[in-house]
Amino acid sequence: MFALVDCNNFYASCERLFQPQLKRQPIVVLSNNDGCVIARSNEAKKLGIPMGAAAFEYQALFDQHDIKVFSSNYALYGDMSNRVMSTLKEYAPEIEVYSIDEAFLKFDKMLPDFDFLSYGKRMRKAVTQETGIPVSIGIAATKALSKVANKIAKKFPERTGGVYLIDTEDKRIKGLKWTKVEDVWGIGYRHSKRLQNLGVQTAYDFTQLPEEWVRKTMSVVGLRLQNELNGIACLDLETPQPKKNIATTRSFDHNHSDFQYLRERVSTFAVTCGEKLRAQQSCCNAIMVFIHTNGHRKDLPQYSRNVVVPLPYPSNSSITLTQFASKGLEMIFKQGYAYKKAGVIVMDITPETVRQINLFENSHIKHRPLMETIDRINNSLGVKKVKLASQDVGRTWKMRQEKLSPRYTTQLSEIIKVKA
DNA sequence: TCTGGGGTCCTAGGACCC
DNA sequence: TCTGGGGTCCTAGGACCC
Repeated sequence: MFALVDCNNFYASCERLFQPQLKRQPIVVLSNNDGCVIARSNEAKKLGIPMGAAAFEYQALFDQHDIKVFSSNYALYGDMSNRVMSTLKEYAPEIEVYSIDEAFLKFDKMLPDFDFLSYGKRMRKAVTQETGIPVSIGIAATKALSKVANKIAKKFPERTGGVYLIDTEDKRIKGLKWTKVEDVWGIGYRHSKRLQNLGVQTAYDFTQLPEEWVRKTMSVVGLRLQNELNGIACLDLETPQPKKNIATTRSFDHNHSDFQYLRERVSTFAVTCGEKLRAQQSCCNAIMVFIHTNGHRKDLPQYSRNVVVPLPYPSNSSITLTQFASKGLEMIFKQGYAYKKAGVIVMDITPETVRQINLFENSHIKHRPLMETIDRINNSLGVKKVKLASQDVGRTWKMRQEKLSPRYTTQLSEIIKVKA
């Protein structure tokens, strides 16, 4: 059996933890740059605020209903996520952390009369007690069905107590008939439109489609999903693998046309990619740089380009990455455009240990100890104290974050104060 | 004025090999 | 009239997830 544990309105719940007076208040959390809504409490959902809503378009509604608005506080969410996950680990032999707010648990070789429902309720209570984060739990024979069960648990908290178990054929069919096809895990916008046009409305309808058709139009991925919904497990827990691509990309707080500004940003993104590569003991063999203008501004000339720069040797040195990223930027930068976003993606990632030595050019041998030292300093101080000259040394955090809450759980100076 | 960021997998077709 | 057979690797595009 698999269980899917999903935190309810995770970011909003994290913000609420330290401001309990907001318990029944509508809350939204904004993306980077305070751009759009990426999390909503149930109250905010009821007020009709859609996922991804542009903050400035909904400002009036925020004011009108006294909706509490937060900038995203990833230090807080990341730490709370770790706490939830470590509580779950005490309750399941095997766990896959699927995202910041979700985990699959696997229960193998359980006795036939094992009471999954009570066990799920115990887990839920433990998470609430130890972290204060409300979760929903779905339990079933496959991952896809545990997703279905999870949605039912979330939708009917009173009736289910936040935990729903699919353990009979009858419940499976009922659950599938209740699930709209566009809400099925693995069926996205494109496929759901296509399926709806064929009269497929529910997950159940989807399971009734001929296998060959599903295989042909939705590939083996669709077929696997169909099997999963039919109760045949095709997906197992996944163990964390080193990343195959690592990206650092940002929108700017406003438009920028000058090369120097972009160069500084791209350097900084390359440095961050280097840190991430070193953290997973990898090197990359190619680096992609992209820039583009603001696609929403139809009144401005548009420009968008990317380039992949192959490296002569695998590297994770911030210095090397910055050099090649700057080269890439020079290749694609065009004067006269108002740029809104840039990014660096390192690709073709290989383990640090098995480096292919190039006959003519080799990595700078001294970079390695230098990077180790920089990482050590920066990690111990918790801030980026050591930078390259191509980065803006004065700049710390220029992203717009006007409603940022304190880092309650990860920064001593920001810890919550309790009055006696 | 303002519209996020970071990933994965699969397939078809082209280029290339012997 | 007739023009082999069997492979691999790479890439772009499409689809999906949170």
